[in-house]
Amino acid sequence: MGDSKSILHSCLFFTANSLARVISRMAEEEFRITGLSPSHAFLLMTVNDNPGIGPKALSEHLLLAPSTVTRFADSLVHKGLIVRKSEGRETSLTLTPEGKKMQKSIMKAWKNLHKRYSKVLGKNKGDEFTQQVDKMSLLLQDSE
Amino acid sequence: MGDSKSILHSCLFFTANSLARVISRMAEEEFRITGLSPSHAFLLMTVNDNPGIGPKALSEHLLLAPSTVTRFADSLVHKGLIVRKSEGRETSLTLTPEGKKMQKSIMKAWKNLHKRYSKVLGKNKGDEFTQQVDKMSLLLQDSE
DNA sequence: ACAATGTATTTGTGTGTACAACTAACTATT
DNA sequence: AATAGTTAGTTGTACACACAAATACATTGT
Repeated sequence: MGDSKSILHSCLFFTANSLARVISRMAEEEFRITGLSPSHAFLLMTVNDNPGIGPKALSEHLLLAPSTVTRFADSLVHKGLIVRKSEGRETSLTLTPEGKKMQKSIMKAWKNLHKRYSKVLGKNKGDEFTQQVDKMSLLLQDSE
Repeated sequence: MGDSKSILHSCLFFTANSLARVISRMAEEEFRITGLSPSHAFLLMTVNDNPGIGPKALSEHLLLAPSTVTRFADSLVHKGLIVRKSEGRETSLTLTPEGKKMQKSIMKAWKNLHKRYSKVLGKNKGDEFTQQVDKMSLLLQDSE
């Protein structure tokens, strides 16, 4: 048996994806109380903070592909949480009252998630690490 | 307009997934020369280092769900790169000569990927960061 | 020897996300 | 004003996973 196990762990593609999977599992669990996936909840939150925002701006905030935003928005419209209205070539998204009501549980889920991984990593360590990850991620993105 | 933009960046779910997406895009590009996705290539590499390994062990090495390993193996068998043989309830995977021939280009793609993100993050910084990510990922996993 | 329980693997199905191609609308240039 | 180029948004399609259920084999206690 070789030592490929340890070699994998020195590859950022591998470790970053492992991390994303494990934190995604946690997040999905914590966000279950909202009835949404974490990513959908983040979109909803962003629309709440920026009423009338369009897909392009959303895709920049969320660092997602525009088509992904369209799909997420579809599903939130379908659930009656946001409204889409088009003027010219632009689309704007706003929350329905239903959507607004969900903000509280989204915030709660978010706090629970933060608490949960802080308990494992330590609050400061976890926050510093998150900042690091953010920095590296942006560096890599700008290099594309 | 609120400041949800900055708030998102303090959430590990968000930053870790952004990181994973950006490094995955890079990895897919670099691994294009192999004709495989990075994950499939890693599976192939792991089978190369551990001939006769089964899905369960593979899923532990690769930190993937067993069903995912089955699917990946399906596709590699279909491409003629590995062979599956079952004895009792256990399955063992080994490389075909074709599969062995690919190791070189996999290694090359891997090195190119490493070079590429090292150029952006700095070699030492990048390696240290990768190690950090690995550590945190394992901590979170063990906490489940 | 057999029932109960456990383990390895696969299959059915669903979700998140992306790319490339498309449509529709705006802008600038002649 | 017509044409070309650019931008916003959506749709078709595909891939990487995962969970839960099903299958098939193995082990243990009686």
